[in-house]
Amino acid sequence: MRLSRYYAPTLKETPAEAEVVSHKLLLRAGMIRKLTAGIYTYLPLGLKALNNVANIVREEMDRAGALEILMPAVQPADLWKESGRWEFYGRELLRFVDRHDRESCLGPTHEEVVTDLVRHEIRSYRQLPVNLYQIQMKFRDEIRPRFGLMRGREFVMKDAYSFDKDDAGADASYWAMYKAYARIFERLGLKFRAVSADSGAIGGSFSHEFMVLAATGEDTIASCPACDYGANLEKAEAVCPPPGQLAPCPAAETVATPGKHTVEEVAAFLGVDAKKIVKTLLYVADGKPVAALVRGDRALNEVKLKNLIDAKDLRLASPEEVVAATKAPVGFAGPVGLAGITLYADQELALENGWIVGANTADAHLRQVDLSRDAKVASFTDLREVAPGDPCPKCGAALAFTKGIEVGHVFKLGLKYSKALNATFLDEAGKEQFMIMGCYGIGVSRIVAACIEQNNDEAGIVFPPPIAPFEVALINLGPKDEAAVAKADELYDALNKAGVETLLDDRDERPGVKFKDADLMGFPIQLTLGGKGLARGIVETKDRRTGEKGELPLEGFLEAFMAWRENVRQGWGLE
RNA sequence: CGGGAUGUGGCUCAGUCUGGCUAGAGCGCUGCGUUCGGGACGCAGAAGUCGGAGGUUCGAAUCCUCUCAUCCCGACCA
Repeated sequence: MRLSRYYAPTLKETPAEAEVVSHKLLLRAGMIRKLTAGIYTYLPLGLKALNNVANIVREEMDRAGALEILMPAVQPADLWKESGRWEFYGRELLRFVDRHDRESCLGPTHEEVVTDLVRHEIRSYRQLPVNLYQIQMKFRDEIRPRFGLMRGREFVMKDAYSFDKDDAGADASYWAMYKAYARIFERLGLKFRAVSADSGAIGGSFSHEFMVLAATGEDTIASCPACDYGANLEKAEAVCPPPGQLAPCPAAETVATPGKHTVEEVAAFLGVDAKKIVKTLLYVADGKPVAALVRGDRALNEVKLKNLIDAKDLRLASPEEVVAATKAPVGFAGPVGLAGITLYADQELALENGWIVGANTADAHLRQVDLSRDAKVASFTDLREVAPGDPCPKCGAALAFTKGIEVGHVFKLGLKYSKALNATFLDEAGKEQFMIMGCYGIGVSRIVAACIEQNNDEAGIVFPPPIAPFEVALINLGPKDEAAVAKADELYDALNKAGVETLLDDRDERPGVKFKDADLMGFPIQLTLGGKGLARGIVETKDRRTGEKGELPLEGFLEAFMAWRENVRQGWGLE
C-alpha cells in the first residue's frame, strides 16, 4: 500500500478525550475515530491490526477443532427470558422493541443463541462433543465505557461454546481451549499470564482469565514466583492456619475513642496494632444489610463476600444506612449487638481473641471482645483481599503482584444453560442427559488496545510483527527523484511478493514527518531509502522495538532482508 | 446511577472569575515562493450558530436556569 493514497490521518496533538496510552495512540496514529461514547470506527490501519488478531484467533480455534459460525446480533427476548437472564443481566443488555412490539436485545454474549441452536439439532451422544465459535460484534451498554477500545460498548469478540456428553469430555474441551488460548497469545507476541478467576455473572464452576501484562492494566494478578500459581486478585485465596483453642479473654469493656473513626486513628489512639482491631463493614446485599468483618490491617474482597452470600447485587452501605443500622455515626460500627444484621467474618478472626471493635455508639469502641462469645457470627471464611508477600496457596512462597488486562476468559459452565434451555441428548443407555457446556471468550478488539498498552514508547506504538498492520514501512526520502522512486518501487514489489506486508511512504513530505509517522504507527521494521544510502548502494534499517539502526545492501536485498527480519522476529520471542 | 470536570474553526487551547469594539493563538488545511535526513520558513487565504434552549441586561463566549454531549473516579466486564 502507498501511504500517499492511504487513509491514515495522524495527529500531532493528543485529542483531549483520550486518557490512556492505547487510546491516545490509536487516535493519533489514525487507526480509530470515535462516533459516540464507547463506539468507534476502525480506519484502515486499525482494521488491519484487528483482522490480524482475528485471523490468528481463527486459525487456532480451527486447529483446536472448533467450528466457525456467525450468530445474529439481534436476539429475541423470549430466549433470554427462558434462561432467566432477561431479568438478571441488568442494564448492560441493550433492549428495544421492534415495529411489532416484540421485545428484543442486542447480544452481549451468545449462550442463549448457541444453546438454542444446538438443542434443536443434537439428539444423540454420538453427535457430541461439538464446539462452535464466532468472531462478531458484541454490544454491552456499559455504565461507563472508557479507555477507547479497552472498554467500548461495541466490541469485537471471539466467543466459543462447547457441548459435551460427560464431565471428562467437558474438561477435555476446556483444556483444549485453554491450550489454544495460550498458543494464540504466544503467536501474537504478547506477554501474558493465565490465572484462575472468579466466574462472575456468566456463572459456572471454574474459569481462567488470560491477562496481557501491562503496567496500566486494570486488574491485579497475584502470582507465585516459585510455582505456576496465578490468580486474579478477586479470586486469590488467602492462606490461613486452622483455628485452635482460643485463650478465654476477660469481659468486653467500653473504651472512649472520641472522634477516632478510622482503624489507623483508633490504633494510634489506643496504642495498639491495627491487627488487634476488627473492621466492620456494612453492605447492602440485594436490599438487605449485611456486615463483613476483617482484621484492621486487611482489605475486604467484595467478590468473595458476594459469592459467599450468593448476592446478585452488593454495595457498600451509605452513611445514612450505616447510621440507621448501627445507631451510631460511621466509624463506630461493630459486631456486638448489631440486631437483625447477618455477620460474616474473615477466617483470620477465628484465630485470636480479645479484639477491639466499634461499640455502635458515637466515640466509643469495645475491647476484649470474643467474637464467638459476644457476637453472632454466621461464618468464618476467606473474605479478605490477598496482599503482596502473602504465602502462595500452592507452595507457600511469597506472592507477587502484577498488573494485567483481561483479554480472554474460559469458563466451564456445566449445566447452567443446558438446564435452563433444556438442551439434552440421549446417552449410550438411551437416557436423556443435559449437555455439559463451556464458554470461551477473547476480546479481539481489546487485544489491539492491550497490545499497545504493553508495547509503546515516547514516539508511539511498537507493534509486535503479528499484529502490526504492516510489517514494514518503506520510507522513500526522495519522492521526486526518479531513481529513488524506481528503487523504492522495486523493493516494495519484492517485499510484497515475498509475503512481507509493506507500506510505502511515497508522500511528498519532509523526512522528519515520515520518520515521525512511521514511529507513531508502530511498524516493526523501518526501511529508509535516501540519496546518501542510494549512492552507497544500501538501504537503512531500523528495528522499531529496539531502535537499533543498520543497513542492508541493495544488491541481493531480499535475501539479506529476510535473514535480518528473522532476527527482529526473534527479538519479539516469535518462532 | 453516585461523585468530579469539560464543551470556543478539523486538532490543542487562551479569553469566562471582573459582561463592552471586528472572538484570538499554535497546529492542520488551500495557493505561491524558498526549503528538503527526525514533525521547515515567509507571504497570502479559507474556516467559528463560542454544545443547545430559555432568561437577566442597553449589551452575553462571559451572569442565571434548564438541557445535551464528552471525559475522569466508583460498581460491571472480553
